[in-house]
This record gives sequence, structure tokens and C-alpha cells, in this order.
Amino acid sequence: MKEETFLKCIVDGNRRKILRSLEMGERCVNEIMEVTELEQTLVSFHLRALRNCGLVASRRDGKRILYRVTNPEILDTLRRINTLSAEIEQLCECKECK
Amino acid sequence: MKEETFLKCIVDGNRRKILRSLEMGERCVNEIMEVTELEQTLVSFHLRALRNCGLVASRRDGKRILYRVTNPEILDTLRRINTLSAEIEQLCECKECK
DNA sequence: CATACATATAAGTTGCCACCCATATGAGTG
DNA sequence: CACTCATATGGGTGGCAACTTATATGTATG
Repeated sequence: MKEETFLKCIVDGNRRKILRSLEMGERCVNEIMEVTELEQTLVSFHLRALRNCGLVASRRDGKRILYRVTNPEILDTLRRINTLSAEIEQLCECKECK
Repeated sequence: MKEETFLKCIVDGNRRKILRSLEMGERCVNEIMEVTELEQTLVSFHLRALRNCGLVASRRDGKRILYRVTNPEILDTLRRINTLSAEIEQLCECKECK
């Protein structure tokens, strides 16, 4: 996968929400819906994108389909980005950041 | 700055190109143009965005304006994203990644 | 102060992406 | 096999963001 693909995938806030909802392990779509407070179709839509990018994987368990993050580093990277953003805010001189 | 702002800023390939062109230190717009092979207006356009986000800063030196990355961690993070993307590619089962 | 060089800004166009709505698939259960 | 629960898919739409073209600002230099 190219860097570009990865970034396009995580630039969306709902997709990051979904990724973070999988921090503790596998979850089915219904659980993800509850945690993220997103509509079912929207969750499926984003899960598909995340899956196509290789960020999540799924397996069936009876009626349900369980999703998981493929690589713990993905969440690490999100955390790092979060920290870095906060650090940059300190330096930034634009209006939004004041 | 919010995570979202940071990600929106670096999701663009040309902006990442510009950031990486500043890896070795300060550069003026003209140099950035040469290294990145981007039009002048486009470079200025993106520099403005990067500046508004606090990712780069500038100072005047005679006729020229020199730009620099505000925080070396920004480039570290780009490197990390690059590595991670490559790792994910190994796991990914979609067509694009094969 | 007129001209050239370096960079910035503004307006207009286009393409893409997230979202919504409606509907389909697919597995379990009686 | 009908029905329901869980999830996926497809078409349509609006908004935003990157790019282009044209022009403005600002600094040095003769």
C-alpha cells in the first residue's frame, strides 16, 4: 500500500473513530455502531474502506461479523499523530490555534 | 491544532513532497519549486496551508523567503507512516496490493 | 523611481468523497 | 421454507479541496 492510500483512509474522522473503537479487540458492526454513534450503513461503508486498505480484517461468528485492527502499530501511529498535533498547536501562530 | 487539521494537511501528496524537501533545512520557494517540480503558485498555495497549520514557518532573507519545518517530529511521523504503509501492504488482501 | 525578480493572493473550474436512502445478501431459527 | 436479525451494496447528491490562470505585493537594483 502506498502512504497516500493509508493517509486518505485515516483522514476521515469517522474512520479513526471506528479504528479506535477496536482498540480493545474484536467487535461486531452493531457494537461499533453503538460506540461510535454512527448509522449502520455508514459504519459498513467505512469498514469496507478500512478493509480495502488492509487496516482492519474480519471474520464471521454466527450471525455477526467481527472486525479487528490488523496491526497494533496503526493505533500507535494515531496516538503519535494526536500528540504531535497538540505539540504543533503550541508553536502555531494562526488564529484558529489561539 | 486538532489531529484532523494535521491529517488534512499532510494527506496531500504535494504537501508531503514540500515538507520532505525541507528535510535538510531552510529553503526558499524557488528551491522548493525545483526540488518538487511544482509550479510557483502551487508551491505558494501549499506553503500557505502548511503555514496556517503550523507545520512550516518562514523568514525573509533579502528578496527571498526561507521556509523551514517547525518540528523535526513532523518528518519522523511521515517516515513512520511510510514504513507502516509498507508493512500493511504485506497483510492486505485487496487487489491493489497484489 | 522604474524595472525586474521573488513570492503571494484571488477567482473560477473540476473531480472526488462522505453521506443518505433504498434495497440486497446472508446466516440463523422456528 | 418463511421470517428475522446482522450486515453489505448501489445510486444519487452536495460540498469541499486541489489546481489553473491571472494579477497583486513587496524588495532590491540600476
